[in-house]
Amino acid sequence: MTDTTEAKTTTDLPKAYHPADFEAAIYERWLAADVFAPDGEGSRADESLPPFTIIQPPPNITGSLHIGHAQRTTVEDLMVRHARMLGRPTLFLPGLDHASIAAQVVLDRIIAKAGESRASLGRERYLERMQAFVAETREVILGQQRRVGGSCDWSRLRYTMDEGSAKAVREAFARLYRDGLAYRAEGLINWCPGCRTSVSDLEVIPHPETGSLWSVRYHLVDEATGEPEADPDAAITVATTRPETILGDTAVAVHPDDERYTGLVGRRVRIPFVDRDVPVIADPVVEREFGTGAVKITPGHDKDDYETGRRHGLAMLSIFDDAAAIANTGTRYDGMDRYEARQAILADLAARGDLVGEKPHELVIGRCERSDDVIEPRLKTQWFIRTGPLAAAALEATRSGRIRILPERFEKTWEHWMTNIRDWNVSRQLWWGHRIPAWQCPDGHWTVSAEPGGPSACETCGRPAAELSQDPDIFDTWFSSGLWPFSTLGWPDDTPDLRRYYPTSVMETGYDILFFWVARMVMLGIHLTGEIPFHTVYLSGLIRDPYGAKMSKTKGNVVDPLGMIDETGADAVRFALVHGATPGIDQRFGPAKVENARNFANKLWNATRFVLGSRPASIPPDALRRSPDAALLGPAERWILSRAAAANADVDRGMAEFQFAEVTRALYDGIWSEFCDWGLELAKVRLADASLDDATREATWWTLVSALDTYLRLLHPVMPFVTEQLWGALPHAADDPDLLIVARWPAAGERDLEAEAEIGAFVELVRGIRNARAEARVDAASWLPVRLYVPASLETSFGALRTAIERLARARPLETVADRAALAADGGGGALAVVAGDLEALVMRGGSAEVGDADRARLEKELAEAERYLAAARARLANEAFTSKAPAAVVEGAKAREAELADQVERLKARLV
RNA sequence: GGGCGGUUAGCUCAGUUGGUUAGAGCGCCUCGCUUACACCGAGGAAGUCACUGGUUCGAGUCCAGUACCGCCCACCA
Repeated sequence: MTDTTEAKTTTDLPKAYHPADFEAAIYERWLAADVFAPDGEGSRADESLPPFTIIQPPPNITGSLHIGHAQRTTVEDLMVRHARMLGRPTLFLPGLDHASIAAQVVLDRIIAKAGESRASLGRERYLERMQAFVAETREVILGQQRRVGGSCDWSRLRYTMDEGSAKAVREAFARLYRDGLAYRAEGLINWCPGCRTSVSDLEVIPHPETGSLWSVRYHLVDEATGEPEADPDAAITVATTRPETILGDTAVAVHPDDERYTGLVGRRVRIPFVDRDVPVIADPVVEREFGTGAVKITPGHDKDDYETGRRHGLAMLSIFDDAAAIANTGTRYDGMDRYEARQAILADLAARGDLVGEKPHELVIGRCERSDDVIEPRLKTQWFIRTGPLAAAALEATRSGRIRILPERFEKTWEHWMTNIRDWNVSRQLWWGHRIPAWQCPDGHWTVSAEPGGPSACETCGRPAAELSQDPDIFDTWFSSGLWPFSTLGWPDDTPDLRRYYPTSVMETGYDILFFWVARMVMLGIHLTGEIPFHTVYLSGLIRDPYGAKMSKTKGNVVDPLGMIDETGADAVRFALVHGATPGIDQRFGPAKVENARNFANKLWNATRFVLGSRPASIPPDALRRSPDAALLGPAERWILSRAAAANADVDRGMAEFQFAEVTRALYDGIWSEFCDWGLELAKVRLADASLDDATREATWWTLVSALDTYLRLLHPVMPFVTEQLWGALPHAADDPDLLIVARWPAAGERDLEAEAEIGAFVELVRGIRNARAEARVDAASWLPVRLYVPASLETSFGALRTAIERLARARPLETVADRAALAADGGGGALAVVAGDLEALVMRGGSAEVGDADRARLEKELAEAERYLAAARARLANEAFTSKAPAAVVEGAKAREAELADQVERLKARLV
């Protein structure tokens, strides 16, 4: 019997799935074949199709990547691979971000260990150290991207500090300046005393903390003498959380309708220590119920006071230096740190008897995102980007639907932020970054120039270049990032890449940088290029640790993707990251999910090994893949192909809707629960059936190959390595390329609903029999005789499946009976009754004289359940409102359901007699 | 102070436009080394879909409100 069914027993595949053995080699093959670049030799792109472009969000070159980056890369890469398989010219452009402030914070820490500092090294040597540092991290990061499997076009790798970016930055700023959208002005900016630079509003992180609210008495000035009133009680008491800013006070404000103070508005009070007389003003921002109802105004060091000061034309004083120590007040506090000064001032106020009270107070303190220092609002002359017109255009883009944000709910936060946006301070007093291309002449005129060498003369007074000096400041790192989608394609030059790949297709990133980055790209992109930078913004959720905590290096809960990849393979990590992810919603991530994904890859590996090993000897090993002969297919084969088509359709839908978790779910279930659990098990019997002719067995085998081929193609975007490896061992069709990565995406075939219904019925039968046996404690290995009633509608397919059913249900001999009555008549004894849809069976246990208690309990449970559902179905149908109002199809379905349940109840009752 | 998200099995999460009996992975229980796979196979237990009310023939799904958790934005010093 083995002559005709002799199968190839060895395959090219090792027995065990060891991703570490082949992943690196696969990546090398892709590189060698030049398939990543859209214009690469092996790309097989169909130039008539629209290009698909993803410009990768450039990771910071501050160190190594974490699992969140791996998720980013995976999601981008799966979209890219899908598009590539569709034949679209596909560009996945990788890059790196110089991360100005973040990089400086990291480098500062590193050099501090060697006893060095920014100041000790000086600008030039510091920047040399930085170059050396990023040269190292750059290689680490790029290596990680490859391990994850990113199919990036490495020939187009870009860096936000490369010459192309530098040119784009200069040009962008010059144009914004020319268009009146960049201006230099004094404003209240956020100063980080640790980083010694200004930072944007977004980089200030509010921290709720418990502080104190002090009450301080300011004495009224006697306008006649110009000295404080003799009566020490002739005073106004203000409430403050920051006594040290008293030195910068230029007014006291009360609410205009506050009767307690109406008589004092217009009077002056003397500020302690600096002996400055300032007015009492009325302004509705003051909350009468808060504190004493009177508030000291420090326009130079408080955001609210700054606005108040502008409304009232108050003087604005700066009392801190770069380190946030008191300076230029002419008091003994000069040189003291702000908190030291606070204590000294409080003590001195108390000594004077002007410290009236102190109580604990909950307040929100802004801290630096990078260094955690308390941010000091401070007056400084800086460059700003006028965001009003830019934001208006950005809003138009999302409102009109030209740019789509996913998940959609983020459009609301986008709206809110864009409509309340403030001008963007882009000056940074840092060293690592793009120098602002602005020059000042000795007369104070500014000239902005996009020329690499700077302007030739002051554009206002014509002084020569030699007399001009460049602004020492650099740009906010997000300024160069904001140009990323087009600076990477060659802008400001009119390059072929820019024309072909811009606007880009999808911008995938974390929702946490929607404002930092996405907003700026949209605003700058529309203004500078006249086009939107991308059509779709896809916002991923953040990866958290298994306990829901945000991963951070300081917490030590950062997952290193390489460690995980070493253990389970890149495919498993990728699959796990995609499988558990819902767009815009954070995901907890731990080893359990990766192990599950690894098991799935292992399953696929072994299924493929089985298929390869079961090739009928009549098919030569090097045969080209061909479709199975439809005329020779049995119900199982038709079912296998139909289910692959169903998975194909599900995957297509998931891809189209950016529901990538749905894609993995469809493939996991399709491959494991359907193809492996039933498809292969049913096929085994036919493949081994010596009574069948070669052509029939070949058709079965080609069915398996065909379905597997489809599944591997569909799975490739998520699990590129193992699918490439397995696909390489499968027979290829004549027009297939060597590599799966550039093979064509499958077109979902027709479903065969008849076959699906037939196999569904027999699957239910097998499950019923297995369940009955297990509940009755039948030895799992034993074969028991089964009598089966098959309705006429299933007779044909039963003929084809008989042997498989025997095997799967361990039913031997399997004997059919003419009608149900015959089955009933044979009942009794120790037989186990099974009612499965229209099929009904009796498992003969032999020997036992009565139905066992366990078996009786099983049937009773089934009956009770069926009766419950039947009652519910009848109740629904008895409801006149339901039958008259529900759609006809739903009512029909309910009627059919009722009939089915009624029949089932009848038959179960018969079994229990 | 606004806005958003979450609340579904012991744990982590799906659940598309409201429509038969709410699913998966992990974990748990019982069997099984049946010639692809023990990283496996077969069977099983387990959920008042946070709570209250409403709309509807019908609600995990829509509406209103409540509670708790989390996030974003915000000029009560």
